[in-house]
Amino acid sequence: MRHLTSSSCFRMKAYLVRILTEALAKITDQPVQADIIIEKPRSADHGDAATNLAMTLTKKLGMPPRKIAEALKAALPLDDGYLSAVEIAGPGFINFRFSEKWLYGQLSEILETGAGYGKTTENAGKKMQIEFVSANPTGPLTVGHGRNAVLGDTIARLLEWTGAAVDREYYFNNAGRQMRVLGESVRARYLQELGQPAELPEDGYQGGYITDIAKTLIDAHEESLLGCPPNDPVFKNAAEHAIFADIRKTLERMNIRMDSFFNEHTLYEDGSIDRVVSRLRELDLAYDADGAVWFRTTKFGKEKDTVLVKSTGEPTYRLPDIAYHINKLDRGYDTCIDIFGADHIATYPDVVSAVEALGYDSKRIDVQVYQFVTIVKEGIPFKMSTRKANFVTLDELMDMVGSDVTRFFFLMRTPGTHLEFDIAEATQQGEKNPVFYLQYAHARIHSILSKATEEYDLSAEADLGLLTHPAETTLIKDLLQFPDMVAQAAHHREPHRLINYLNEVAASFHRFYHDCRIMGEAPELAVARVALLRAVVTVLNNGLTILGIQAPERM
RNA sequence: GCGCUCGUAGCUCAACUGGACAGAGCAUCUGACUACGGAUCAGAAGGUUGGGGGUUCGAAUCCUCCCGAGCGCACCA
Repeated sequence: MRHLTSSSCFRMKAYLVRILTEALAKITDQPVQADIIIEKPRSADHGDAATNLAMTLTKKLGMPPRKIAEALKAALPLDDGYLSAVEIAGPGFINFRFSEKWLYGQLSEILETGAGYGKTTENAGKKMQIEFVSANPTGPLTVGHGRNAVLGDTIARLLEWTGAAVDREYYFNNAGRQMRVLGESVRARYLQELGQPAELPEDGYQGGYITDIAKTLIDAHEESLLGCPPNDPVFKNAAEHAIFADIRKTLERMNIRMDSFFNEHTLYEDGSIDRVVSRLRELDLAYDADGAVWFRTTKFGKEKDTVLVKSTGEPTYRLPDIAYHINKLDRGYDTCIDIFGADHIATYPDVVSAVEALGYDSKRIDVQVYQFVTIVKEGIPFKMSTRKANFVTLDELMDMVGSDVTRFFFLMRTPGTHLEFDIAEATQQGEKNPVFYLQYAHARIHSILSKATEEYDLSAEADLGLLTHPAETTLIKDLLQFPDMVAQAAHHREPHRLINYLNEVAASFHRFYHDCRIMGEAPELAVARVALLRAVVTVLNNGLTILGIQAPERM
C-alpha cells in the first residue's frame, strides 16, 4: 500500500482504505490480504475516487466481482463529512463521490496553508543528493545539457516539497584528454592572435570562445607566454576558469544553483580510487591481465569483463565513477540520484554492481536516464558537437525565448522519451506557446483579484458553501489533487506530470471564468468566488515555483 | 551481430505504472460575451495504440516473435 501523509488528498485516501478494510473484514470469515488501490477515475461520471478492490478479490473469494462489490458497498458507512455517494459500476468498480462538506473544508485548508500548500512529509527527514549537469568545462552549456540541468533541478525541487533535504552537486573532471586538447586549442589561438604560425590540434575545439579566452590571456600576459610549451597548464587553467564562470552564469540564469562542485581529482588524492581496486581484488572481482586491471563484469551478467586501469596506469572513467558513488554513499545520503543521458545507459550497471559488491545497498543509488534532445530549427533537425562548435548554447536559446520557456520545454515531456525542441514553436509569443497558457491564467486571476479588492469588502469570511456551480466544484476538486500530484511527480522523478496537472487546473479555471462571473453577483457569492480564485492562484503559484518558472502578475 | 530505450490522431505528446469509452495542444472546420484580460471558451472532425501471437475478469502498458527508429557496444569520457 502506498505511503500516506497528512495532506488532504492523502487523508481522503487513508479514510477510504480504512473503511474498505473494515468492510472487507465484515463480509468474510477468514482474514483476506488485499492491496487496496484508490485512484481518480479518468471520467467524472465515475465519481471522484474509485477502487478496483472487488475485481482483485474474485479469485480469493471465488465470487464474481459485482457480487463482491455489492457486499462491500452494503458494509460501507456513508459519512457525509467525507462522502455523498458510493456506486458500483462497470465490471465491479466501487466509485465514491466526495461530499460538499468535505470539499469546502479542504478548500479553506488551501487558503490557510497558502504558500506551503502542496508540501507533504513523504520524504521528511530524508537526506538526498542529486548529481546533474556534470559537463566537463570544455565549452559553454548547450541545449543538449539543458534537459539534464532542468530535470535535475526540478526533481530536486519536487523532492524538497515532499520533505527531503536535497543537495545539488556538479561532478567534473579537469584532468583528462579532452581538457588537454582544450588547453592546446587555446594555445594555438593565442599564437595565431599574436601572428605566430600555429594550427589547432587535429581534434581541437573550434568554437569562437576559444579565441576569446586566448585574447584574455593576451590582455593579462601580452607576449610572455610565447615560450611556454604546448602542455603548459596556463592555457588549460585559463580555459577552465573562463568556461566554468560562464557555466555558472548560465545556470544562474536558468534559476539553478548548485550546492557543490565535486572534482574527480579528489578521488585520486584521498586514495579512494586505490581503495576500490584493492577491495575488488580482495573479493576476486578485479584481476590483472595484459598489463591492465580488469573488473569481472561477466560475474554480473555482462558478456565481457571491463578494464578499470589501463596498461598505461591510467584508470578508465568507470573506476572513479565507482569511487565517486561510494564517496557519496559514505557522506550519509539516503538516496543519491544521477541524471544521465541515454549514452550512459549501458555503463551505469557496472557502477551499481561494484557498489553492491563492496557492501553498499545499491537501492540507495537511483539512476534516471533521459533521452536526447533533437533540436529542430526551421523544420529540420540538426546534430550538435561541442568540439566542432556546431551547437546552440543555452544562453543563445534564453536570449531568444527567455528562461521560463526554456525550462518549460525541457520539462514538458516524459524524460524517457525523445524530446523535440522546436525553436520556432518556443519562440512563438502567442497561444501556440504552451507556457503562456499557464502564465496567462495566473495573470488573469491577478487582474480580477485586484479589481475585486476595490469593489468588495473582502475582510469578512467567505461562505464557501455558495460555490455550487459545476465549474466551481470541479475546479475545487482539481485544486485538491495538487499535493498528491507533487508527491507522484517526485516519486517517479517526472516533472512533466506536474505540468500536465497545472494545465488542467488552468483549463478548469478558464472554464469557470467563462461560466461564472464575480463582479455584479451578490456580494456573498462574489466574496466566495474571490476566495476560490485565491486558492487557484495559490496552486498555480506553488506549482510554477516548483517548476522554477515565473508567475507573472501581468503579461 | 549483441544490449538498452522507444513506436499512440496529419504534427508534437499524455494516459495516475494492469482498469471503465485511449486523452490534450497545434493544424483544419463551425460557433461564443457591447460587462471582471478573446494569449480565452464551446463544438466538429481526426485511431485496428507499428504488426502477429500469448498471459487474465481486463492490455497502449506484462511475455514472445517480426517490422521500423534512436543510443550504446574501446586499455575514449
